[in-house]
Amino acid sequence: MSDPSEQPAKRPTIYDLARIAGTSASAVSSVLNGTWKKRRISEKLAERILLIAAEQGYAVNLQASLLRRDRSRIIGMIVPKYDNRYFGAIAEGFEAMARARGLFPVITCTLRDPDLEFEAARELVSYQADCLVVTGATEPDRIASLCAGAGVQTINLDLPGTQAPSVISDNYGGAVALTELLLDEAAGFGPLWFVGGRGGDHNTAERLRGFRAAHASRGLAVDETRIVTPGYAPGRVIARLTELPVTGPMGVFVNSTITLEGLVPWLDARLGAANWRLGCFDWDPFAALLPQTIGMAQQDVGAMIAALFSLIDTPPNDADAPRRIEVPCLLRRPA
Amino acid sequence: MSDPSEQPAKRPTIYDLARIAGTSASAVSSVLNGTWKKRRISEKLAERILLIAAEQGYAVNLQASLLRRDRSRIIGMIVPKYDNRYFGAIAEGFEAMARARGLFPVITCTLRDPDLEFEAARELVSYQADCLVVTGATEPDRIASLCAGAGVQTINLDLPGTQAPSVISDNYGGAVALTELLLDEAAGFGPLWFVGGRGGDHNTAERLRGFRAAHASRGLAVDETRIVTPGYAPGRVIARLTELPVTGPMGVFVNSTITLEGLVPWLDARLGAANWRLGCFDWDPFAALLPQTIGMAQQDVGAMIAALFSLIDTPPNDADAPRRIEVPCLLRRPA
DNA sequence: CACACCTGCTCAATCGATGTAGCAAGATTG
DNA sequence: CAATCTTGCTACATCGATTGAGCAGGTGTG
Repeated sequence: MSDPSEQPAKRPTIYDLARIAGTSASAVSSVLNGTWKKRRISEKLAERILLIAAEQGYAVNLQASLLRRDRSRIIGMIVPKYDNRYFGAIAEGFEAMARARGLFPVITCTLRDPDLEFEAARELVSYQADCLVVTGATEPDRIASLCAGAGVQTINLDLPGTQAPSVISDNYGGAVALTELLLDEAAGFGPLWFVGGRGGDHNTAERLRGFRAAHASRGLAVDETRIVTPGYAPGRVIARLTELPVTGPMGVFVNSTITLEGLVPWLDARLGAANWRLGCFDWDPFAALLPQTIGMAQQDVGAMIAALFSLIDTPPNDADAPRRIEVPCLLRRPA
Repeated sequence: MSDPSEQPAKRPTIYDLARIAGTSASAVSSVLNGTWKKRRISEKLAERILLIAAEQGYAVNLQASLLRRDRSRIIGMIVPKYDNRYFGAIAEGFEAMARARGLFPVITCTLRDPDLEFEAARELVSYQADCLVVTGATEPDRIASLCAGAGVQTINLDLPGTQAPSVISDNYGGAVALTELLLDEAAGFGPLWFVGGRGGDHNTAERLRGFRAAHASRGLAVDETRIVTPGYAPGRVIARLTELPVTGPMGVFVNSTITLEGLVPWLDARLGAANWRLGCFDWDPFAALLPQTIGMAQQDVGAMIAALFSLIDTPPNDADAPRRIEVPCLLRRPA
């Protein structure tokens, strides 16, 4: 396919193209990056260079190109996990929107490990990312400080921080709506449970506040022994539930699909399929199809990504306190 | 926090650190990249430099560093979607394993768009990736040619290609096992349907071959009118099914969770929850919990990623035909 | 015909990190 | 005491693309 004497397994550079075209590297560079009109290269030469570049399978060396440029147009994102619909949709939406703006998205998955989060952020700074989106991080402010020192804009997504602007769901409002739905439709299943999440976690705190408010507005008491928030991992949740006197029918506000995944078989085994109902914060298409599902609070990923990029386009004035944008959730009910 | 006169919103470079430490950039570079013992830098100076680097919040400029190095240690992956468990697990496993080997994983999502696949591959070549993993691509060979010209190793994952080694599931074996399970457990639901996938797609063809073989080994005929493969998208599948005389109970081999997502509500509405059963190629935790689910063929992502990295570690001899590794699937049944 | 001006290019410095070659000062050897 | 070795560093070319400065040669103006 390619003549080995011309291409010794090495990618061609603008110097190679210049030699073949009998012109200078500057001309080649400006033709390939589209600035050739500004630089008064003739159309004839431009066409010839483009032809040769295509023939040689030239691809720009971004390392060299970005080294020279002032802005990299790289936009980084760290994300805890890929394996649920919420973060999957965030990653996909982010990539699509970044590309649409001519940016280079680079996403890294940090497995909810605070040290990996920090290392990944440092790596993205080393890539010269212009901007870093910190999604669902346990210590967003630690990363924000790192980035501030390197002059990299940061935005928190999903979980807020204090040092950088944040785009999060209206966890309170979503929880109120979901709780009200459960109070309506699972009325016969006894006082509601609230299961999953970390107590110290902003989102869990807000959802719990909504859970309580929905009860309060109906003059109902919340049974504090039914609030079980030892983390999101199903194993820990079930361990705690197993210690409690769980019998009879249950109506459950589940705080994430991750928790739900382990909870469903446990509840089915413990109570039988007919004796429990659930509402879940976060949406999953198959979880929505379970016969016990009454509703799901779907975070509006499209709107969150849109808000995120509006912050990127017009960074908030430094004089302002870090801004926080709350995006309403969508309440989804089975068809 | 930082003195603006010392750090004018610009990241410090090794030259800045050298000036502060009263030493040379070479010394700083070798201390920071760990080659300082080889270069006989004193421990005292090394410590001083490390301290200053930490104080200044120094982060190496990977663009500059990689430009100078021969190998980038960047390993790219393109993936069609993030929003299902299979590709989510692939992306996560790939990242974790790459990091464990000191490589820099860069993953890009191409939304099943052939042109975006190609553009993304070109972009990863421009990042000077040493190796590119092409996952579930519609035109893997087009990308393989691109990479061959640039001297970048490629490996196909999930869907095979002819120009580069491939790691795929044993779709045939998985389909045989899943079909046998369905024949056992959905015997009363009439001749099986095979629903979803593209006819020309390697994986669909192999799964269909397994579906037929399982029937043949029991002396059963396959009803060809019940093979519905207009693509994976639920909309197209349902449109086709709606044209067919679907009544009575159904036992369905569903060719992906993507198809299944739309199929479940349609079948429930059309037949009632009690009158159908499914087996699905690919696993999803919530789909596994549906009362109609008899079994799921889970692709063994861990083993696939392991095979992938074994190919990366010892690239197959060019003299050989491109190698193909088939990884057995796991048959999962409801608890 | 002298001058400015335009067209179409090339030259060379630059981005930041790397690594080879080499230098100065001190320690060791014959 | 000269020769050699060792220690601990520095100088500088380099990777490939970008871009401001500048240079021929042609065209137009007074």
